[in-house]
Amino acid sequence: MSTKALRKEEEESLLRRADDLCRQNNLRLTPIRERVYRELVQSGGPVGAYDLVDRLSNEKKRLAPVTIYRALDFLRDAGLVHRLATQNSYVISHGQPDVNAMKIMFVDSKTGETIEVHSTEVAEAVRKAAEQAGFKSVSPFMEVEGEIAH
Amino acid sequence: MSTKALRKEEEESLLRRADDLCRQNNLRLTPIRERVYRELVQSGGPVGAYDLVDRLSNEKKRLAPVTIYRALDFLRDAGLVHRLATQNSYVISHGQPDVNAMKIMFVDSKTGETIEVHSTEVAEAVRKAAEQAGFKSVSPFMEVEGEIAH
DNA sequence: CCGGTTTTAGTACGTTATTACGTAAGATAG
DNA sequence: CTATCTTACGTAATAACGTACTAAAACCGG
Repeated sequence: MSTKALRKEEEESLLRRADDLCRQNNLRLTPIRERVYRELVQSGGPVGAYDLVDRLSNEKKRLAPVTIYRALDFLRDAGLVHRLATQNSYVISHGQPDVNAMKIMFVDSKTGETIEVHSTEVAEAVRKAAEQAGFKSVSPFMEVEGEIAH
Repeated sequence: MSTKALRKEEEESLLRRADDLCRQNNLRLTPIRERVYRELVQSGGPVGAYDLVDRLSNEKKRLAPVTIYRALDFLRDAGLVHRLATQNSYVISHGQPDVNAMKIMFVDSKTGETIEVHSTEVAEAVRKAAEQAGFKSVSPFMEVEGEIAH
């Protein structure tokens, strides 16, 4: 089976999962929202909001930035997409919602490539550090810059 | 001793430390750079670049954003200041440079307050997770959003 | 003092994100 | 069905954040 086919299957799987998630939570995955999500899935990595504007626009219709930002806000609230603050870009959230794990997004400082890893060990260590510092209810998501080992 | 006096002492201590660090590394803590650093110290928390522009400007002279950004770049390179990507703001770096520790900046999602914690345990757990994912030379700095336990 | 480097300065510009306001489409109660 | 309420989308303008480029002044080693 070709890589392309694999990605196509994975793509559809992600879209079905997103659809199910929205249905279960009474959220509406409208055409624009789905197109934004699909574009992020297909890109295979982080994409900037204005880049999404370009990709989802055509000669007939040019989308406004705010349209994209609204879709991104929705997808983020639904937990389908993460914002990479260090990159000013957006990327799909892989992985099933494991409440106890920290979702670490490793970001290659040079290429911008990302790899998402879930770790309960990191979650536990961070929770402990937070407790010492008087912090609570820590976000289950963090970004770490580094370099892909090629 | 009053809180104010304590902070004043701490302030001077941080400035001396910054001064020493620059002297030792042949870096020049010029007036603008020192004013930016001092402002960050006095604020006691993260401050945006344009906020710094306002605070360090007066009727006679209005600084350009680029002036502040240059000073911030210098201070960041020197390790005296961190950029909080999630907040688009800048905050002084506490603590001594322990190579093995992860510098975690806990950011209160509501107030923007920050607490810096160094943890070798988190560093180790992250390093392990990175290794699994094929990552290396991970940044010793990360941001975690949460809430201060009051 | 000279010549190279670093620092400051200023304008303009590019990129990212939000606000404000109006309209349309969908759900819901009467 | 229709009046109403909510949610989503369209449009325009603007705010907020950051950089490129150019030029002049300050610093420093020889």
